[in-house]
Amino acid sequence: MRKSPVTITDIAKNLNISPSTVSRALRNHPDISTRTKKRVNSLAEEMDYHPDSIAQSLKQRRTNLIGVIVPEIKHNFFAAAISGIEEIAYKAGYAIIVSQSNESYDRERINVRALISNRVAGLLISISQTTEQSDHFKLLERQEIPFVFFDRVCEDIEASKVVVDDFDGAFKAVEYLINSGYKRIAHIAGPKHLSISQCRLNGYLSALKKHKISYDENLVVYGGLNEEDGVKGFHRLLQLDQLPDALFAVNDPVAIGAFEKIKEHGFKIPEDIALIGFSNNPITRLIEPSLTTVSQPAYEVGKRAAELLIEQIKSGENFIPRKEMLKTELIIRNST
Amino acid sequence: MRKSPVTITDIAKNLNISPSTVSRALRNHPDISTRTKKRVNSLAEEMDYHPDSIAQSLKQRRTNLIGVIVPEIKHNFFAAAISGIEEIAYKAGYAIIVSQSNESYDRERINVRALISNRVAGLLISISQTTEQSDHFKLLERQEIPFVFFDRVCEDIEASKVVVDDFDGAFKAVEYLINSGYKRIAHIAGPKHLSISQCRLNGYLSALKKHKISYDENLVVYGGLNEEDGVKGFHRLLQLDQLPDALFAVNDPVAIGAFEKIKEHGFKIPEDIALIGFSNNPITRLIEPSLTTVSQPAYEVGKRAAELLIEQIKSGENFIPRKEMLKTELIIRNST
DNA sequence: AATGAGACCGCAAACGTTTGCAATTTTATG
DNA sequence: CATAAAATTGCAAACGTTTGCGGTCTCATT
Repeated sequence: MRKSPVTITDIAKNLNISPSTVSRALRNHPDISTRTKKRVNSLAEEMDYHPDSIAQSLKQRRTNLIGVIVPEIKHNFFAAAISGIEEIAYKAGYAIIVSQSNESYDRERINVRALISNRVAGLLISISQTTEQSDHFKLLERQEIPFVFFDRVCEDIEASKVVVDDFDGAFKAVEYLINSGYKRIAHIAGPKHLSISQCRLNGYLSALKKHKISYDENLVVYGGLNEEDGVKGFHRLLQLDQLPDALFAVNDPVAIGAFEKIKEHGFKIPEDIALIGFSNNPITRLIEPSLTTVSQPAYEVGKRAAELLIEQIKSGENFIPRKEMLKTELIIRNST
Repeated sequence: MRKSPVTITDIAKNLNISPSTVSRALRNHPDISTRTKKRVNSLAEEMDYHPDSIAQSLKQRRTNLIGVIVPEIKHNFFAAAISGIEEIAYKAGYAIIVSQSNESYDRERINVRALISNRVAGLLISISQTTEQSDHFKLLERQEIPFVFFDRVCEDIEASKVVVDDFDGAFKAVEYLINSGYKRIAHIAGPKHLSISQCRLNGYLSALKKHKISYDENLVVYGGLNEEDGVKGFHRLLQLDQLPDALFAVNDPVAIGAFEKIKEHGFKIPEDIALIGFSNNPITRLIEPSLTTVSQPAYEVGKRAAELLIEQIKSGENFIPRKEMLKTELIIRNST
């Protein structure tokens, strides 16, 4: 059995005063004399006293914990977002509990429940690719636990949301392709029910429409969000009678999957086929040719989402959910 | 004020039984009749009851939390490690609290204290570049809180450690350069007091020694662990009368920093100068020329460290710390 | 010397659980 | 039917805090 940590009562006994006094002394309560405060503080230091957050939380019915649920921590975008979240949370005196859904709805559910049990002050959630229901979020609403979606948001739940302007990013990307003279522009899209996929697809369609390019449904293929999906997507495009002359991928990993296959098949980028990704992963700058992409401020998204959540936690029930959209920027490089 | 969550007492009142019975029913205690269990469980479900981990933790004097401290979550290696940690922790019924030191000793200290206050069951730590003291870890020892170092370990503390075989990895890398005929092999090293820097430097030196290549101290420059350090390091090597014909960098970011400068200065890789990194970041495979590097199983390091910690948590005080070394592998690509 | 005001401190209850033990009810046995 | 044994439940204390309220003590003021 581990030696139990020193408590406020230990200090009290040692000084022959009451635990209440110790508590107040440590929190610098005006009722306590300077002398007592000094004695308490120095003994606390000496005895390695650390306040028990657990007991405090129980008493005060609130914790200093913020729960975070992401599909995969490894994913560059989420790692950066978590970084931003931690930064803001730290400054506001919160610690973050991070869990990953591994793109599984079931696991996401379980994570939500676990975090509820841990009595988190609030949650930051980016939903999994397979999440098409929202009962677990309803649960949060019923329990009146503040939560904010970021990046991959759930449209049918009323809650604050922080996203990047996916539509505009996609639009700018495709418009740039059009203006550069490309005619047959393909799109490897993401899972249909994810809002980011939809927005980016819509951006693609709008840009075509604006420039009076007729929409060819064969040029849009659907898949997931990983490299392998880029590989598969490109293979499907290869079946076409006539190859597209440009390719807009739903995100960078997909673009890179396609990128490799394109090169493997001996096509030149951008001469034979131009390529644009989405996210501005660090890697896109370094590949050859460097990849044109849409920058998506992951770190900022995390920070902003955390700020919004903390604001909501502080303001209580009369908080009106907001949706924030961060700007994207087209980073033009050599793949177009 | 938020609606307070439903408690065991709420259920008890509703069913006209005692809280003790509810508690036992929920935990499937044999003393409770099947009928009562059913009634309790269904009502609990209906009322959205979620056990209060805080209260449980207080009572049982242990939490289901594992603290994690890393320099930076964004860093590819750490993101992957955290991913592995979460995976193992999840399976063992733990949640992880993640905090970053931002390479600051002070912040690392604060994080340790915060996690102690949160009464974590154990800690997983990778120390910051600026950490040269170890008083905060002594604190953990005194409080008998289990903790395990991973990757960046603290040598003067007796605790379990999970590292990769940095020495061997570096040795293999440099030996490969030697066997490929390179003569003037430079090394951009990391911070001197970090064990990973030391081990990799020693691997470099040993390989030279084995092959009777005399050690030229001008060929070793020291810096940090980021891209900019690779840039700076290469600039210092540029000052030399005679340029090295090969360069072994302490890690991939540093290698990439150098990589870019090398190309900028119009040198060819590997003709003018060969380059080897360390970590096998995903990016290294995709740059042109692809980077020879030493693979370092980040995900595995995280998993193994978590496993070790959980074992230690379970076995109590009579646990003997172990140091585990995971194998590295030389990934030969086109930069050599 | 009596009174009142401050300054300082302690009592006890509460937060939501768990758990040893005792109390009660049910069932089995003679 | 009586009794013992077994099955089921409740009581109360405890985990480490915080906090409203009341208590004691010291002093200055009449």
